[in-house]
Amino acid sequence: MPELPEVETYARYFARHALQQRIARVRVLDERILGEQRKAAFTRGLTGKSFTRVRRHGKHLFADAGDVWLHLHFGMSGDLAYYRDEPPRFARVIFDFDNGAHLAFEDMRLFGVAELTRDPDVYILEHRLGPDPLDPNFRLANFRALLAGRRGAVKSLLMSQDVIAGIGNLYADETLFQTGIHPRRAADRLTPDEVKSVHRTMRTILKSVIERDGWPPHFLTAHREEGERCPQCGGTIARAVVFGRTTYFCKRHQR
DNA sequence: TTCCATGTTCCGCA
DNA sequence: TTGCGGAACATGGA
Repeated sequence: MPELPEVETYARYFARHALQQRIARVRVLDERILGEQRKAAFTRGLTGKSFTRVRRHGKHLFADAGDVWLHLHFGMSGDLAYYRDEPPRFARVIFDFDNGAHLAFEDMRLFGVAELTRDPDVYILEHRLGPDPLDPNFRLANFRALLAGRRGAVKSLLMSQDVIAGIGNLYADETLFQTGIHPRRAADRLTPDEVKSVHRTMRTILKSVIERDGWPPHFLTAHREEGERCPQCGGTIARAVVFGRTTYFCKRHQR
């Protein structure tokens, strides 16, 4: 269930459990999760090393293993599990640590990737990832600059990882719901106040889900169904497709 | 059986 | 150049 807040939660989980332990063995249970990388290179690159710290940018997680970093992308169904006994059903890669515990990268649908990369900053540049919205340096002025001259639907822009890294379908809908903006509105037709509101609200939403580790009941996300009552104004929740994704919004208060 | 899914990429077309 | 729609990827859950 991985958009930015979920990946942040995974990063904290990784850091809490899997740092400073020697990796005795790397097991690749399904090579399709490795993307372009070859299994032997992946395994050799991490065996005998230790993860020393983790970093997150948008939906991407990086773990420092000394001369190389592990890069994880969670696709639609990726997750982490630190365990001692039973591996999770859809484990694709398992790190066996010297202490007898294991870290599994699981991903039922296999849209995720586990691979090695030399340097997260280079990865971010090469893959043209935009700024992380929770980076303290991501200020309103940066956001205004990113939106300038973009004519597409505001939801498309929020979800474009080269504009901002980390917002997916649910958080885009939630942000627009809470700012009262219709998902198809052209980005360059937002008023300055609306841009300011999107910037602030988006960050607040991301942080609040991280802090409480779940969705508050008055958020749209708890009511993603056509015909539902809007938890904010009592209007009707509508369903549409925007940027190729199922989109829910309130017909009454999102304009 | 059918539809849907918190993601990304690639292709064709306007 | 920009932006959008559609398809593909793989798999299970309702």
